[in-house]
Amino acid sequence: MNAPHNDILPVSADVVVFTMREDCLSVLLVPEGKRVGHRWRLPGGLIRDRERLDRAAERNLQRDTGLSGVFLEQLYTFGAPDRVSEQRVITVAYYALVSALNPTATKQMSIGAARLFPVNSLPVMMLDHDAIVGCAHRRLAAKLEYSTIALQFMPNRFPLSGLQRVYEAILGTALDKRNFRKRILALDCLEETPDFARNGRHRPARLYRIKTPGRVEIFK
Amino acid sequence: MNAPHNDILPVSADVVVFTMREDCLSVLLVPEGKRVGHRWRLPGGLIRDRERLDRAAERNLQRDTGLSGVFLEQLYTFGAPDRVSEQRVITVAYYALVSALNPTATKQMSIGAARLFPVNSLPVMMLDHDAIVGCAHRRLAAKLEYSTIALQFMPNRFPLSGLQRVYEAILGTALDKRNFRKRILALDCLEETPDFARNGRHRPARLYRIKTPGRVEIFK
DNA sequence: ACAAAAGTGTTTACCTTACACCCATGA
DNA sequence: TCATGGGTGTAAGGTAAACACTTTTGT
Repeated sequence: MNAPHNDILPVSADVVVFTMREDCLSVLLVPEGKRVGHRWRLPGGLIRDRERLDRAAERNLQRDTGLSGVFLEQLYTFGAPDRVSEQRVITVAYYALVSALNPTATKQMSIGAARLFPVNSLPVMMLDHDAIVGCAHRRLAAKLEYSTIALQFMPNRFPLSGLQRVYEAILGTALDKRNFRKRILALDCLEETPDFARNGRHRPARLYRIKTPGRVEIFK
Repeated sequence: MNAPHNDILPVSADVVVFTMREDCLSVLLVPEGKRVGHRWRLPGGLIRDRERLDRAAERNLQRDTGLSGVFLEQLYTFGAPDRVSEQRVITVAYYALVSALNPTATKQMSIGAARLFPVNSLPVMMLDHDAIVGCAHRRLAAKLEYSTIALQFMPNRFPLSGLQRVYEAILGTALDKRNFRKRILALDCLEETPDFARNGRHRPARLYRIKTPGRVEIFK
């Protein structure tokens, strides 16, 4: 058996921050170093002695990206010892969802060195962070089927076609407009607002609002 | 910020071992101490320096209960700092499924101090181990709906009614016999054997075999 | 007028549920 | 012969999928 001092390990809480940018599911990454040609990594860092895991994720996310108050859920714990050649780190991975047009979040995100990358063209990343992003993406896609988690990406008021583009970006497939609207409205989690989005040279879109914002419903 | 030496922590891998005993979903626990009136705990222990998480779970499970070679899957990572008053431990929880009539497992389990408890009448347990068992039970019940995970509880050959009792024990509800059989056979993961179980004073039951043992199929 | 996205129903196929009686055996 | 669990089919309801045209606006 190993000596006791070998049985304490550095544990980090890292966060896969998803948001929508230009109808593309994107991930927020921070540079690993300051030189050109550096790799990128997930925001996150070591868990402190008496700190809750989710608090550690929040704190490190805030430090690395300025983000706070976002939807956060534990994903999986990664700990293959070959993750680092020098020193093994166990990573408790979380994922976060950020509303596309959240001005607070946008301002926070634009402060530091963090950058958004489309999930389909990620840069070279530290360690197994690419595998963590893939795992988070699969979890997110699975949750679309049986929860209202996608609403976390939406601003206060939005057209149904916007929500449909979120679903399509995450799933990577096109959806039927009529069936999508029926399905979403049947969940009874949205309500009409009196307002319309008048964007381009086409019919304005009815804006909807989430009935209970902040609550992610699980069904089935 | 804390000093670096505060940012390394003991991490344990603990395992919720489920098995069926007398048509009852049961959990394998080990005594926390040797005195009467002791609490019980999940089998598990500290992760070593360069050890894979799942290997640590396997190793500690084997040490505490003698079990090895079982179905093992990561559940969740628990780490509220109030879990221990003295020293905080992060627990990467796993769950394992053991075939009821597995003679090797039965022999292994009967060696040590580990004991089986029905999931509905658990003893007083260490720390938050009761919450971990509850979490594992919910995960297991959810997985019944979209995977063949329940087959992990079955011996080489078994009647369909035996599998139905497993489903009913995990879900805590009675199921319709005809619908259950249709649904399971439609999965196309079982095949008839030529043999029958002649138990009591009633018609013998056809025995079935898993087409691809060891493989848990995810559908939908 | 036309380009561009919004909005709207019906039909079909499939899957899920409810439900009751006969069969084979051991005692 | 009887008690016990094994084994079987159908009808109804609900959910999911396919599918095309009209509306409203800006240019």
